[in-house]
Amino acid sequence: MPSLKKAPEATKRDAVKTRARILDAAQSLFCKHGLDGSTVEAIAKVAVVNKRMVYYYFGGKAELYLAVLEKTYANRRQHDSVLEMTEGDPEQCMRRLVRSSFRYCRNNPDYIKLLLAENLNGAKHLRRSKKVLNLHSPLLEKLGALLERGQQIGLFRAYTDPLQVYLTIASLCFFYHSNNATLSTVFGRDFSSSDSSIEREVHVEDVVLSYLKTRPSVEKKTRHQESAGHKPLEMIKHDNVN
Amino acid sequence: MPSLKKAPEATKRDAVKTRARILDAAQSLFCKHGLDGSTVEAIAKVAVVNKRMVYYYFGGKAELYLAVLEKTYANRRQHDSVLEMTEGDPEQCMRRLVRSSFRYCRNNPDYIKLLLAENLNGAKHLRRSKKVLNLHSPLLEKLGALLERGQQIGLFRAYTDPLQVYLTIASLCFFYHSNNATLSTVFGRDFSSSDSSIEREVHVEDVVLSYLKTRPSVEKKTRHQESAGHKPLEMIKHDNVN
DNA sequence: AGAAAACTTAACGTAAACGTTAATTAGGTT
DNA sequence: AACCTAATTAACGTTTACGTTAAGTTTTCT
Repeated sequence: MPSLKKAPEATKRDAVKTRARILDAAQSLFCKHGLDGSTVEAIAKVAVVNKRMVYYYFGGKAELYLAVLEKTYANRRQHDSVLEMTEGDPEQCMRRLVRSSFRYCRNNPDYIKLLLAENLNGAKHLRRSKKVLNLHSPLLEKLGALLERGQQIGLFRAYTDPLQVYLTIASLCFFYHSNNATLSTVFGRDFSSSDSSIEREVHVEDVVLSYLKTRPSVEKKTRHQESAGHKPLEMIKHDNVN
Repeated sequence: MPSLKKAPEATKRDAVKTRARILDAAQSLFCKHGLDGSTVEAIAKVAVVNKRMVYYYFGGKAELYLAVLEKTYANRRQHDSVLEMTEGDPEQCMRRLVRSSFRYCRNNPDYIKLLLAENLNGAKHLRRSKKVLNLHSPLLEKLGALLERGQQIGLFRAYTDPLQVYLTIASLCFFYHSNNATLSTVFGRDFSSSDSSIEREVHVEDVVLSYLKTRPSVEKKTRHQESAGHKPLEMIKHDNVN
């Protein structure tokens, strides 16, 4: 047995594990308190590690944050890549996709939190990442193929833009979870309850499928042009001052 | 003229104006950099005011933040309350509502930012507000009445829950704007462009109306129960670790 | 005009957090 | 067994930001 390490039995020093502990602690705290809200000292404490280790392994707070971000995105992509969409009833495939997306948001609050934080700062950190750029999104391609399959059997409407459909699914799944706190506060009820979540999930599935299965009429297209095409956005601008 | 103040002509001291300047500066900075990211000193500087004034007028940073929050919510409510939905073609009313909501998000990035920030911290500050609780939302009631009107002329489907419809509209309008930064980064294109925005707006309108105008089949209802009712959420849980 | 109230300012105390310097320990290598 | 390097620690310097103290200046009211 040449390169087999002996059983570590409570090894005092382990670079990989230490690094991982820091990363996990950072994710947990960044998601709870944001980048500014989390201190390097607190992260170190949770990771049971000396503060200096953060700088040793990651260089600094910002780089650590980026590492957390990339890990989170990778997890999401991995989740998407597992989805089977190339065969079977297109409607069922689509429902599976929507459900999967909804539940991913439900089960991964960290993902939600990190995206919220990034959007608050204009994706300042995400933009520094080389790993995250996704010009040819595999998910978008799979979704496009699925839409095509559905169209060909006359189930889905024609002329759908996969990107728009993707955005719609993402909106419906993400928003409910990202804005759960304010929604619950304003409406004075608990949207995070299991019952509310299931009810919402059913509705979301319904909305997406209704859209895809609706054959757009010429009449409707005309209305669209009326409503959005002619009136410039500035005309109904409202500013935010008192 | 008993209680008519004389013309101030460049008054050196003006409590209301000073207070307002602080509030505006705070809103601007809080939205750009968040609560933690903004310093009282910076706010004072933008407001052209001594730092001490923040404490004099608002008591502290947290209270100032709450004041900004309440002002922003009030502005949104005021915007909603103006909408006419009680007469005219229900479809047109609904399209107007969706468009109005979409464009409000587009034109009020501060509103978006503050909501994002609140959701990041679990609505910690918003919950301290007495003004914001909205148990009997006037908008929800107006929306319910509109749905009813549409149903009665056979235009909209029956059994719609106004709350779910509201959430759907909010999702579709809010998400595109709240997540514009990360979406643009990941897909490598500019979703904030006027063209993208208009294209999205048309799609969103289309999605909402498709849902409302689709008559749910019995078959579909059965599928829903299959898909969401029986399988418990825990069964497809994914955790966020590597 | 004078006093009181409202408003404004400068300067300071204190605490917390980032990142660094430099010394120390453990593990594997020769 | 001595050694060398990777991993770890303690302690410190510096900056920054919150909030306060106490004193000054307008405005307003009598």
